[in-house]
Amino acid sequence: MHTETKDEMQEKILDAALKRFTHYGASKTTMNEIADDLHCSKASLYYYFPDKNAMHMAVLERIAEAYFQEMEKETQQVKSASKALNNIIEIRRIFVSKFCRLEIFKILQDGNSFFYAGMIKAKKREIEIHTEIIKAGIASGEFKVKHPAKAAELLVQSLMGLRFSVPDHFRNDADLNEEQFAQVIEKQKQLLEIFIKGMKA
Amino acid sequence: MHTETKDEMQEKILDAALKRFTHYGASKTTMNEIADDLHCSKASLYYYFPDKNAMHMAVLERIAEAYFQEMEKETQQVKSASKALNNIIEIRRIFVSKFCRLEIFKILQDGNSFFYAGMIKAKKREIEIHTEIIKAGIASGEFKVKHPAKAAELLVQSLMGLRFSVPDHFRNDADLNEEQFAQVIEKQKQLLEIFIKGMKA
DNA sequence: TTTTGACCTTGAAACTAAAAAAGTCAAAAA
DNA sequence: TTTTTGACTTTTTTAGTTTCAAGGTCAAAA
Repeated sequence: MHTETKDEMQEKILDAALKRFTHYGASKTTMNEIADDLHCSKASLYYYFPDKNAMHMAVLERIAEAYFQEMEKETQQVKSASKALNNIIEIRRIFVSKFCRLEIFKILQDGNSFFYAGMIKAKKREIEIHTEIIKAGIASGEFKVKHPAKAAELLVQSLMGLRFSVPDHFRNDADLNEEQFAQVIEKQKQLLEIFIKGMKA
Repeated sequence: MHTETKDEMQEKILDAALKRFTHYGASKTTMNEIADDLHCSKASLYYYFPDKNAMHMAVLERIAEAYFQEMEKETQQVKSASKALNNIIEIRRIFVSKFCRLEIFKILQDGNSFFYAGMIKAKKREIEIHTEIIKAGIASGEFKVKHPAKAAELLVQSLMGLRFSVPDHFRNDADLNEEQFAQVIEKQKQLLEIFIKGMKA
């Protein structure tokens, strides 16, 4: 490894880890495999990250950051709030289809409180983004909503819930195939449409 | 057992089974326990039901029938479609809080196709009931919807999905505590409100 | 300061034995 | 003839154990 800074090496490790994760799933990837990919020893990995979990979290935070940044770009200069909300669904669709293979929920081993806290935070941020858009919609006269934050929370939760209720499996931990995923997206768009009508009234 | 007909005895078995299920959960109930409650032998149970699974299904079908009948009563003589949809949420709330302890989803052992088919059927029936109410709402001029069946499907799936997306656990198989359950119901009512507004537009 | 081989520790499969529950049946009872 | 049952076999679950790969540590080397 001929990197200049500690940070650079951490980034390289995260790159290698993410590559493995998206190909084979995070739970099937070992520290040795990542080390081998980088032509370094496993012990080196532990010089940059305290443990496997911290590395997993770093990978997750990185992709989450890209996700939210793309979303927040959408909240800047909103021409139409309706359009912005639709775009958000599309952003989420692309994000999920890109990273679904890393089996994010298999990492959540028994009450990992860091992961849990991170998910809560992500949820909040997603709702905040929706709140901003709805507020913009109110400002432009597009929507008539009393409590934008409440409406945003409800919208996000309703859209998210469809991921579990639309597919006909009753083992809700299983992940979705292409067709099921497409159906969920379609239903999300339909719900958003009627939800928007509801916010206009 | 001094019952007159085979049917009566089957009913008694179903009564005893349901009692056990709601107290201790279906997965924790053995055929011997049910037999003991009835002061009969386990072999007798097998005279009336081919196997444990068939008995489970019979119990499920019975409570499902009561559930749907109460719902269908709501579709008769609808004064206000909005009110009817709200009442349905209340019916479901009471039903779930009454039967949540029987741990219905632990029965679904690996690909039980009968259970699966039953759930699909129940889902359809629930959507049909909502379709009827929405159609009534259209007839009375309360709603303006092009495809009542599609709207009903979307509404039911959206409401159902909240059960998974509102609680902050990410192990979505766990069942809900009192507070989480109350939050889900509250969110369902909020969503219904805005969904109704959307159908009026 | 960074890297590493050698080493230790842990946790999750893979097996196993024992226990419990499911399911069967010929004979008895009604 | 229909229903019930005790005694039985088979299947599933559970608890305990072994084993091994993967996680994690450290003193020495680069």
